[in-house]
Amino acid sequence: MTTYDLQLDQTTELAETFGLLADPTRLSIVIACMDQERSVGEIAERLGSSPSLTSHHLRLLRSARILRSERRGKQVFYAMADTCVQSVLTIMIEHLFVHEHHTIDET
Amino acid sequence: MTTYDLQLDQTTELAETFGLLADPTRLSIVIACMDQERSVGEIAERLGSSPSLTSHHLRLLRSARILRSERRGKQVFYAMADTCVQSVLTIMIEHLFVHEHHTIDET
DNA sequence: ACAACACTTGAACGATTGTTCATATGTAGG
DNA sequence: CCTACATATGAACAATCGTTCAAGTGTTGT
Repeated sequence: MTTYDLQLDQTTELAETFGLLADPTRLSIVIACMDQERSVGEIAERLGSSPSLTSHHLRLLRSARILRSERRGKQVFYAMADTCVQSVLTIMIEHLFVHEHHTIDET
Repeated sequence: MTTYDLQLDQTTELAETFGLLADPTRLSIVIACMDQERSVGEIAERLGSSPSLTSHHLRLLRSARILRSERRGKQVFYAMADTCVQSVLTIMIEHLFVHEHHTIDET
């Protein structure tokens, strides 16, 4: 109903946020941090990717304030920092599940 | 609260959707089609970009079923086809506006 | 059939991106 | 201080992406 007329820098900022969710590896990292905080090693192991790669992605997500980090001893824990991204992901994933179940029912 | 355990292809599919929203030009196109259907020329003019570039982006958005197209005479009209993307964008944009107003109030 | 308009398509190019490997930093225990 | 562990950083490379230009298809009116 409403026409949104965004400025270029606002659109670019939005696009950058989406860009950070646009890679499977990085998206998995964010999703893994949705429900609870997780250490870098824990995330890397869950995804089956190297600590180095995981750390690279975490740096991007942290500097965009999508995740926040907290060091506790030798480990660094990452958690969701952006409630907006959290709800967007929830919507998209729930939508995914609904569609999946429908296709099962329809067979 | 809930731990989402997505399969790789589901994560990839999600990431691809976000990838389509990750470019400023393409995102502007989607946003322009949020409230009403628009012709290719209308979109191109609004964005100040060439019909060619606009059409390239529209093809991607259409084949991902984010937008749908309908030819009427010489013109082709594009409109939102994905309610999920629609609500995600609404959330993000409203969030953007709230933050904008807060920073104005706080000065 | 031809011209004008609206849009699409393909090739080509520079720029950006995800990943790997090697190396560095930080922390805890002996 | 030295070693082991956990994470971070930098350089380098292939692959992907957005854009432009030129040429194509489809539609309307004459």
